Amino acid sequence: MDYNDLPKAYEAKDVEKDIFQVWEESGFFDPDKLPERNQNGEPYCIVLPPPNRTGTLHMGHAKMLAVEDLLIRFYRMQGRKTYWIPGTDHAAISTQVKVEQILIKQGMKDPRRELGREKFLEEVKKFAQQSRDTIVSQCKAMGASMDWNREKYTLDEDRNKAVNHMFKMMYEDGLIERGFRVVNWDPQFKTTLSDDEVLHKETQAELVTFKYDQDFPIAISTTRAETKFGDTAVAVHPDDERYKSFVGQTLTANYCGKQITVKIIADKEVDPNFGTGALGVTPAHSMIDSDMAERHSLPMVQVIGQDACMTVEAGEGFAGLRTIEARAKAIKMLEENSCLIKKETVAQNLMIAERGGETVEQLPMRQWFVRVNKPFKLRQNTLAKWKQGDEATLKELMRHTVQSGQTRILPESFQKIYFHWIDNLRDWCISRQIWFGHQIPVWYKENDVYVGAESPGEGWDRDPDTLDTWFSSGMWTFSTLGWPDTASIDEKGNLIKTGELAAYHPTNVLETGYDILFFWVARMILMSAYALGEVPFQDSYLHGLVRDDQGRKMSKSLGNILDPLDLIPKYGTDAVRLSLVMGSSPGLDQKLSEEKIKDFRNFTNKLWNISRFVLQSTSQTTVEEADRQWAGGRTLSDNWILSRFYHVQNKVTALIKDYQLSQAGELLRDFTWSDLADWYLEISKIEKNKDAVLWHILPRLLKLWHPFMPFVTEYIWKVGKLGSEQLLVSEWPAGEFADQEAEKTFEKIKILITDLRRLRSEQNVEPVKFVEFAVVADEAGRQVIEANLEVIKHLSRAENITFADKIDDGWPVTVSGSMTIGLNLAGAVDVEAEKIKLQKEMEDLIPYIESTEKKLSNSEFTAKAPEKVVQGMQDKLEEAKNKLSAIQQRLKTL
RNA sequence: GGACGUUUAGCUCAGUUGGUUAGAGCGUUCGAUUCACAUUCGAAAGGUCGCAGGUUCGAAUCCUGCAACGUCCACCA
Repeated sequence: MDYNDLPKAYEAKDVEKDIFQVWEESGFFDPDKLPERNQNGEPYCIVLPPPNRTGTLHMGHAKMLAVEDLLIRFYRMQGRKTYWIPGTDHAAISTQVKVEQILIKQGMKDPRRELGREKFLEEVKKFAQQSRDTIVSQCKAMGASMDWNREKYTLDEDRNKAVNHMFKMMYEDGLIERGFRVVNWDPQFKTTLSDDEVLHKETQAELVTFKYDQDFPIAISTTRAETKFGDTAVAVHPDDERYKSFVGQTLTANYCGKQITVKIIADKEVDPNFGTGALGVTPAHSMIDSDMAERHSLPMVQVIGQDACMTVEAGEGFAGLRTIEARAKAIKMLEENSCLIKKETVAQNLMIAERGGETVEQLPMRQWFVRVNKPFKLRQNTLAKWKQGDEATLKELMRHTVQSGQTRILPESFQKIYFHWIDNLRDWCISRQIWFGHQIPVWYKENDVYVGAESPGEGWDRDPDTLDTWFSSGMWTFSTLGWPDTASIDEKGNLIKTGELAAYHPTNVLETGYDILFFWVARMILMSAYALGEVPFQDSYLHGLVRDDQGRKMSKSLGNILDPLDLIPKYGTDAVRLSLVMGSSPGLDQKLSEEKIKDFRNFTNKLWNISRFVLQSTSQTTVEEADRQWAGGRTLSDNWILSRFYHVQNKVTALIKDYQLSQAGELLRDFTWSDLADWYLEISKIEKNKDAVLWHILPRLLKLWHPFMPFVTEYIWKVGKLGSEQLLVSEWPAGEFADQEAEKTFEKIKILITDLRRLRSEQNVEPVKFVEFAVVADEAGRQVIEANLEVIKHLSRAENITFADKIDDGWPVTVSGSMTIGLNLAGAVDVEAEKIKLQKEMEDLIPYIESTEKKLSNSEFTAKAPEKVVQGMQDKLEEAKNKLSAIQQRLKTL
């Protein structure tokens, strides 16, 4: 191929599809088809947080894919046996709600009733399939190197088997229990919700203070007068003198036409300073009250039904009213009966459903729960702390994994949030009254209950409910690795893993957004610790949310959504990926703008042109040949760039291992753009015989960039014929080459050239015809300058440079670089401007010198500070002093 | 109410056990440009590191208090 035919600009959209196809067809996304080097390597496994089948992927997903693909590609090149497990999530309620909304838009009134369970589910499945196809193609467009032939689905057969198995295990251990308890009820979608699916929205509410009837001795306050029909107690603080005499009594009252019986109880939870200090306890419609009722063995009276309307248990004339109507009516009646004492407006948090946004009611219902505080006998030795047969609770398991460091939550600040969540965790309601999901594997026949996937026989009816979507997601790290078939427990309680579970579990890292720490990360820890006795992943690395350029959440209503599918054809996948990885810190939200993506597009093009330059203007050589040559005849700049490169290479490797991806990328970019392109390539136009060094660096640089920008690097690798294998599976570069002397000396040359450029620019001496140097400090510096004279001329565009033996008082300009060089720039120079410039430099230098001298003369400082710091300061002080004297000398002559 | 996070140049953000004159990109201003790249190159300007104390030889970094913004949890009925 003639390299001169390569296009001037890298056009991502022309090449990405083909490159991805070659990758895919190579089979290297499949851990069992990797090259031998990887086959023999240590496994490295990430499970893809399965995207919900609710539509298309957004920027958050794109970020997740960019980060995980970066890690997978890095470790693949490091020789690990990489397995990135792809899959999607059925997302139970979200998907069902979405399909219902679509069907309603199409004209149906109540799709579920009109279609029936089977036909409705068909519609949902059809939608889920379409969504799945979109998701897969989007993942591929992002360059994600996972093997979709190994695709898993949270609702497929294998996962169903695992779910049923888990349910049965937990049921047998007494951890899953059916109970009649207060749950969160979404009247809109007619299903229960877990605590995490309920949001709180601040609203204005009317707080009324009243007595149940005129004869009742104690006044209470409420914002929900309609629930007071269900009161079975009035609670006061045990130390509250006002009510002490009532405690223990059982009183009756007529509340808005209904006879109620309330016991006066004392409970520490009651705040004596709020309102009247007495609290009407409604066990059926408040979790707090329900807990209190349990402590005091109070009866439960349900006055609100599943339709969010009053039941017959409410007062006469109330049954059938909506809660808001009933509330107004009750308050009016209290007013009429002179029972109302006070009305005030307070800020109150209303419970609303995460999906749908409707008000959530708390109702008592018969549901299935995972009990998190109940001790149970462990089936196996667990987490190096418990032995088979020991007792523990699920909460203890969840706490211990993180506390002991067996799984790390990164960044660490999220650990505190995790512990706090665990401390407040209640039993997890797992049954849902929706159709799309894993049906609960429980059968009923009159009062008998059977747990299992198959019907035990005639006359048994299966529970129609499904499981919370997070029940199946929680098992994702091991349900995808063949569990339960791949795990067993020996008689000593040791876990015996086989097959993929043995190879890949615990997985290495779970990478996801911090917004699902509780929903998912915590539940994975729970499930894995319970079922296997080990952690699901060594690290969980939480990334921040992607926001718009003003820091707002991306949303349809704001119209500020950036869609990866629009941006990829426009700027290239590599640019999109870079913009998501760079300039962001773990766990912190990140602002993204199209401008930023454009900047990274420019960088991909820069890398393209750097490579094109090397291919076109150096004699074609093989990498092996280059490696043989580059040891001979190197110049200062060669040693400098090689030393810099190896420094960057090793630093980047360490940073990626430490998840400091943004810093790794920035270091690489600075090296590539400034050191390599702006300095070294420019030098190569003057100093010849750079071929070997360039051919040494180029392939290694492409390797370092590959996890960040897989497409452009693979493409250059291919057109430059840089290796017989694909870059995808090439070996990550390693090695040492340090020449600190060269680095230091070259930095001085850089300063000198910068001085020349600045003079040209500021003094407008154009073109620079003649420059004289005098090395006043050391002869070595002079030799270096002489040796690099051509380079200095070229880069500073000074046409004629000669040496003087010493600085002449008559020179119009003197600049002191760090090599301590007098510089005489012939030509017209603005003396006044130069004076001002030098004055200012002096003003900066003098206080610095003074304070540094003071510091260095402080014996406490020199005794305690590291030697490296002291030495560095002394060197810099020396330099500054030399510079100062040069400036002073110069000012005298001006 | 409780907790967590953020606050560094006009903007977006680095700054890893406290240590050499606080960095980068974008933007701005000035200048260059047949020579890989205008998706380019060079130079300059721009910061009392949110505020107030404290610890230390030394603080953007550690401690205390305060403020602003943001997020999560709880739900006082």
